[in-house]
Amino acid sequence: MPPRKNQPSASPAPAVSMADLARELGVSMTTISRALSDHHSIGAATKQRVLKLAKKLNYQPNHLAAALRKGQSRLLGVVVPYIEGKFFPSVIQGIEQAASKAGFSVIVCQSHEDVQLERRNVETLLNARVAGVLVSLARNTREFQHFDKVRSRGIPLVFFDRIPPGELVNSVVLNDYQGALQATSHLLEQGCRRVAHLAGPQHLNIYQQRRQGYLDALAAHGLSAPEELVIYSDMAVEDGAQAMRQLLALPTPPDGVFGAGDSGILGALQVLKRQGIRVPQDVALAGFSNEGFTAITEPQLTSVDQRCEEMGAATVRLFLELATAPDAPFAQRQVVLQPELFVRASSLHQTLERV
Amino acid sequence: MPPRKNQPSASPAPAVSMADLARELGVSMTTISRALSDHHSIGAATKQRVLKLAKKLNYQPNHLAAALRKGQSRLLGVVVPYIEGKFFPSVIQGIEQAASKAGFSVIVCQSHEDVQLERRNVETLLNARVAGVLVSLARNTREFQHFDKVRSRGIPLVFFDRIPPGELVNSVVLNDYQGALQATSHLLEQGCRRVAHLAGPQHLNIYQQRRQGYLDALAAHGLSAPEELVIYSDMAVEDGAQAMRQLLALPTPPDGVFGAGDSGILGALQVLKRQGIRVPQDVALAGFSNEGFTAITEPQLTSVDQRCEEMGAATVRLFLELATAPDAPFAQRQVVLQPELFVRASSLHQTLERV
DNA sequence: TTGTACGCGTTATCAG
DNA sequence: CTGATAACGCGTACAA
Repeated sequence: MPPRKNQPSASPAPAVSMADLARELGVSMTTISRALSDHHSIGAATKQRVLKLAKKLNYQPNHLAAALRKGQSRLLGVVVPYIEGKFFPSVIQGIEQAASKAGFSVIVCQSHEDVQLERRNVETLLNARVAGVLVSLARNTREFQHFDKVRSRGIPLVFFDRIPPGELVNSVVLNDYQGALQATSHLLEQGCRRVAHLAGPQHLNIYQQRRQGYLDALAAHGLSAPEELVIYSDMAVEDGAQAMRQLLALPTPPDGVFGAGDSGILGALQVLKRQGIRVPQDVALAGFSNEGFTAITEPQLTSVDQRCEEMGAATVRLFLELATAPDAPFAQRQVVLQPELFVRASSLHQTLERV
Repeated sequence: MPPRKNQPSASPAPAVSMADLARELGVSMTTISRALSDHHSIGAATKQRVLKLAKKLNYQPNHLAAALRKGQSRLLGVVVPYIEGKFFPSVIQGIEQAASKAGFSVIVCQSHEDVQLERRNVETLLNARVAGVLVSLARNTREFQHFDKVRSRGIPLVFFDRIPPGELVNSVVLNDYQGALQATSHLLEQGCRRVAHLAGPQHLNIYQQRRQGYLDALAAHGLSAPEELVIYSDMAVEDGAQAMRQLLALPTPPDGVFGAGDSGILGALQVLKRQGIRVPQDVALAGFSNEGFTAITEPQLTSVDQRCEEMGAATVRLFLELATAPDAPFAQRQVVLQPELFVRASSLHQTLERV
């Protein structure tokens, strides 16, 4: 018995192509193509015949070939810093939904907060001839040449949430300023008189905006923010804890804290509870992002919701506009979403005081 | 008025192709191709010349064309029920990392727990000529014909976590039984004598396994589980709360609870605290999934970690094996990952009693 | 309304 | 070792 190395037992199973349909029906491929793409120059009868056979043979278009021909695919490239936590998965969720509704699939790449990787991701997407590139910048991205290639190939480029500062780009962002303004105002209206701020890295525009919203809310209430009440960090849990300790060591500690991120506020909360300081009676808290855990802590945390799904949907909508608009490269559009403040126990002075 | 450098529509900026390199160097495209793909039949000198020019002109290969020619792309299709929460993002994270290391990009599709959508997703991926399909089933998927097309095209198909029951498929799963066994044994070793179980829907194999692990752990300690100590639900937070109330109403309430999911255990914890019952002194708790919030609750929750990233990595590894193995369609491989118990305060009797 | 022929960028086969 | 040539599947001027 001869040893069989290449056994053909599993038929390589051919995908049925337009040529197959053409041969079967005795017409040209052009006719097939027109019937399938609903072209106007086609007889109604012929069209029906083609469509019928296509269904019968379960014809599936080869997107690759079409993409090669037309120079681009029905793929949307997305670059995000990471996909853990709540924010980016939710945004991607929104992107995915809107994209698939418009007939696009989505490729997701992570930059892991690394410009190098971000650069490579963009290359990868261009090589895949994506129809559009949707980006949220890595934390340490300071120069943006790698995106010029995208634009110069005429591929729609939309930034969301983390956008290049001061650049004229297509972008979808949350009104971080407004969110911070709301949150801080809320704290003041609850009776806080010394509100501190846990600020994030100021080279990221979102953290700039949040800080400014905080400052302006104070100003609107006739208050100014002493230097020592604004503490800068990367907003991790431990950063927030550290910041809170620092604030408590002040001659006059704050009676309210607005954090530019929920993790930082969580750290602050832990420190406060550990030291027996009551929340919200002694110190009220409000954060940013409306992370899942804000509804789990005790007390639950007031936070600004970022409308994640909507941001994703808006990003895709903007892409679609650019993809169809003839002057796409010239019009740089900005979309600004309004945040929503979720008020929970950590900032409700009166209510909790009654308990 | 600044000079405008970026005028994409004016200069649609063609990507440089192999033909360009060939023309420039006065050699044939074949030579270019060989130089770039590190073929053996190529002069070292020629190769260097080609590579140098490629760098200089910033040549980027057109994956689409290569894919068309070879019949498949360097894309990996992933179908998951959803991408919210912790589990699937983490698994995708693992997939992404392993995939990109092997030179593959990832397309993520969501089935939204709907077979119809799952079917369409699979079609989409096949149309994109992906190199492999990685699937975690929708909750209500009971028949699996749509996956036959994948196999019959000779495309590697790997299921992870949610796999078809009783089918012979390539799969990567967690040893849920082992995890439940560990968690329950741990509670018993901490001194619990009446351990209850919050069980999940029993038509899902993972919840069956977890229940069985619980039962066997009891048996191994010479205990049997009274009917009333096992409560079935969908394991949402409120389900867990309801179940806990039910358990507390028993003539002899439990002194430990193992939940088949962290959300359920969270609900239980909230009820216990509200009723002034101490955790872990009066009732010890252990959950499953090691969700992010387990480190945030007070006390922190003991939980079984599902090795999410590793599951993703293992899934890709299995795909790579199948992609290279000649007998791929015939060998159906199963990979079983060992879970890891993260012990936290909610189950540490002695330690906390000292405090 | 339909068919012919070519090109998208790459790889595989065969000749030299 | 190198080169010419033919596919891969589809879209689209151009001709009929």
